[in-house]
Amino acid sequence: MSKCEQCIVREFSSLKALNKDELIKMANCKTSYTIKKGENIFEEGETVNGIYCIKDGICKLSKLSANGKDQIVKLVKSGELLGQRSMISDEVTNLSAVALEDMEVCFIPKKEILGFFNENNQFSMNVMKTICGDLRESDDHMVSMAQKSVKERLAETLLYLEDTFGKNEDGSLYIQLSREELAGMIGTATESCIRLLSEFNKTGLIDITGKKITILDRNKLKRMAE
Amino acid sequence: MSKCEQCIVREFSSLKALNKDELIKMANCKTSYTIKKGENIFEEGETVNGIYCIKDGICKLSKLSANGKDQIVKLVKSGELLGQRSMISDEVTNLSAVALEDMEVCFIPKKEILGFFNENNQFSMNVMKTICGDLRESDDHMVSMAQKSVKERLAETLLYLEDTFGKNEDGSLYIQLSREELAGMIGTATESCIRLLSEFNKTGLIDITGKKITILDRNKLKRMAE
DNA sequence: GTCAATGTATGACAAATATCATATTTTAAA
DNA sequence: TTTAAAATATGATATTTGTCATACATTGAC
Repeated sequence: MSKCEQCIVREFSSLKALNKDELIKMANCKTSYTIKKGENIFEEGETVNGIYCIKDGICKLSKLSANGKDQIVKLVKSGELLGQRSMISDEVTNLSAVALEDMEVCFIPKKEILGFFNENNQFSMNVMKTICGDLRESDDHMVSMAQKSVKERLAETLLYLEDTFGKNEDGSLYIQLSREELAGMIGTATESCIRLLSEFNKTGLIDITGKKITILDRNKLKRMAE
Repeated sequence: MSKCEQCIVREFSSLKALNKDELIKMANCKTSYTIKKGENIFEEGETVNGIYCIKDGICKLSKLSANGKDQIVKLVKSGELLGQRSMISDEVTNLSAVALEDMEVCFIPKKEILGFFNENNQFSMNVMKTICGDLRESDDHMVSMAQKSVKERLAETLLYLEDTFGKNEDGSLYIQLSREELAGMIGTATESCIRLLSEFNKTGLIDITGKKITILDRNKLKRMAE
């Protein structure tokens, strides 16, 4: 069993407030998993009795809408925690979490986390701040959905993907989403998404080579996203 | 100075976890305000150094989008708290709060609230749960914006208004929003909103008499909202 | 390697929604 | 009360976006 002390999740998440003793406690009760690309971590409607620490990989949080389309609400990457909201609310999850690449995650049972809440105020505050940050993002995201055109949202999303997940050595976006997934992020039909990507490609904003997307004109994209 | 002990906000919000001593402390440091319809409680970009308790009235939380339209993110009513997110995040607010009716609010300084966080775990947990609930609502709202048509969202919103703010004796919606505000809630142009209201009126889903809107066929509206 | 399945791409068209113009009604100020 | 301003309503039209059809490309199982 590996220690939690040097874990990337500890370094970047609310867990950085935990002391040595607490980390040892956590290491003793955690369960480690490997999750293959495409597999679920949890599904909409499930009860999540703890928190997942993402050691490696990226996953999507999505919600199936009434018309059968999967809306991607958020992408989560290594160093972050998953499932906090449902665990704290004592509700079933409102979102499904699906791996976009092979992942390494650890599960910490609810009981343990609630113990930390009681003993360690800094940890509580960190979790609170994270959730407040999520809430702000979600509200801003909602306004984008309501007020921006599909083209603006696509421009915004491409920039977000580069800023958040970085580039390969050849300059292309590190994260590779299918067109359907990208459409699911911006909330549009797959065909509309493909059409706009083609347009961006033709007007020199981006380059599309096979599955790889490269942002060529950041400034113009930024202006387009407003 | 009135005591906080019998206040409606204490009854319905996270504050119910506070004990007598804490309530007395709070009563001693609070500031009470009257806010007239149309006035701001705070504006997007301001620093909020505390929490507002809404004793009476309803306000809208909105965000000005790049195209100049005001998107209403949430309505908040008496018994609820306001400004928690920004206070906890230590960030300026991302939303403006404007009174939809005359309001009575109390302001509790941040220092006091942080003290309660340290001393009273149940209070911390309550605040956390509230924010988690807000996050869930916001995510769900975002998916509606992204996936539903304007008609579906209008149906959904009318039902929400009746469920949340109730009816007058004549059966009409208690809360009266202008067409522009209603359009701002569902994220559409004012004219589109007006047109759909007319359509709902003609097809017998609702009745419009002057400013008053009455829901006539809940079930059909529910089916329409999916 | 072959082939089916899936993903990507594009055209044609339909539907939804925004925009602009203008009329009518309501509200509030003088 | 009168009058200007604002809100509501509706038509005409343009634009955006979705849907359906189809073609082509890529992938993975056998």
